[in-house]
Amino acid sequence: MSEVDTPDTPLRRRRKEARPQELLDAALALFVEKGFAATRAEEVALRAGVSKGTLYLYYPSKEELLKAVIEHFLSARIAEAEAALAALDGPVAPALREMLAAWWMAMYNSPASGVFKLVITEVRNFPEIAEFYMRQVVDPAHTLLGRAVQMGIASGEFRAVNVDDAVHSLVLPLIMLCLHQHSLGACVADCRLEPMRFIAAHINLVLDGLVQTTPN
Amino acid sequence: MSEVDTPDTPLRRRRKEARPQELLDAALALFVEKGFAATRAEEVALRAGVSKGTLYLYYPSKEELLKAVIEHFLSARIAEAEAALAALDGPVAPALREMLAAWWMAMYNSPASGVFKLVITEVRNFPEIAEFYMRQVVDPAHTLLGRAVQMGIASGEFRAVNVDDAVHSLVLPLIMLCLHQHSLGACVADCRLEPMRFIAAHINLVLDGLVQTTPN
DNA sequence: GTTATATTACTGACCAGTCAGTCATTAAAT
DNA sequence: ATTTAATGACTGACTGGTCAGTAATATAAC
Repeated sequence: MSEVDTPDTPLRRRRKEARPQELLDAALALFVEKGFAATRAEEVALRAGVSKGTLYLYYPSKEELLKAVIEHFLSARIAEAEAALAALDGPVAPALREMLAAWWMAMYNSPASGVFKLVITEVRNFPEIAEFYMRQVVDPAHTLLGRAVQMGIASGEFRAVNVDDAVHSLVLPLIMLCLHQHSLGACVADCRLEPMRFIAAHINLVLDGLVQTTPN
Repeated sequence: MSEVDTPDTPLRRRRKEARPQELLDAALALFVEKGFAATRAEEVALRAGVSKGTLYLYYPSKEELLKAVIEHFLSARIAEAEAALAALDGPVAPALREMLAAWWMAMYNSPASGVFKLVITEVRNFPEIAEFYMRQVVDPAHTLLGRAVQMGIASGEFRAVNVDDAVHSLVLPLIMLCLHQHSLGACVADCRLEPMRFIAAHINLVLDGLVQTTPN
């Protein structure tokens, strides 16, 4: 009938294009689950459907694979976040509510959410990751959010709190939520934490804490 | 010739009482820094000033040592937290501000702060830790804080927000702060994060977000 | 001198990385 | 259209090294 797919089972297929992505997906899942040191290179290969030798055809070492995973899964999301936050005008609070909630819900529901755990657990063994992560993720994200909060203060919408602290109050729980998903949350159920509800509730709570209160 | 060198320095001392604590201290530091799998048992022993064999005299396996570390460094702080939070009466907000700030500043400035990273990174490889941590730490702490927030709502001091979400908004950044100290924070300086200032600022911000606002 | 505590030397298992060889695929030649 | 040659993606057994745990030995304390 069709020549598209081969009904007989080719045990060995040449798929040069697809391999890197598949290896990165497999590596992310395993590194996040078991940690870098406890994951065998062959496990990654098998999960990606290739042999160990093939892995080393695409990445020169296990360590380089780790760096590739972190860079790959972060860079995709960074662009997203920058685009979303750069176009901010008018009243700050409603826009922040909307955008932050949407971005973090998408992040939470993506395998990329595991990268946070990966960075936290592996930076100290691979300090180059720290530099990369700081420059590519922390600095841009913090700067953008800081600018938003600053705008809110300037317009009188927000109280004159410390901007850096406010940004951290806003963002750290959302990162923590992603960490939890891939650590404790993967082991035990916690009926008190409903991720989607919490994301919305937390953003509201902090923004409410930021708004100018009429003294009473 | 025979008595020339240090007669009163026994190279080999019997200190049965002190060894366990010293081994736990060493293990905590190394497990937090390098991760459990990447830390060699002999490193722990050497850091504690003993040989590898001695380590196995006190702990039957590396895995049991890990569990002992987590249980030891948590149980000390749990009692503290429970005592502090149990005796709550009168207006909730000022007492919470006081107690939370004090407890978390002490935690941050103690080696025990590393246990959070240890739990996050190792639960998935050792699920018994999850059960222990949930029962001994998460549940009691969450219940106590939840009760405090509930009291605030009942007395009209706080708005009627979701209690569980509020507790998470309050606590997750403080845990995240401890994680940061032992991961990224140990690699690069970040002038935008001043831990002691942030602890106070965050607690204030969230509590301000919780208080009843006069509609304007 | 006897026991409890500590050290050193050892072993077996495991794993990152390599390499000689295999076979799917493509392209040239007929 | 079919055969033949060339390519390079892919494989898996192998190696060198590491490390958790143990057993034999030594020394401090009483």
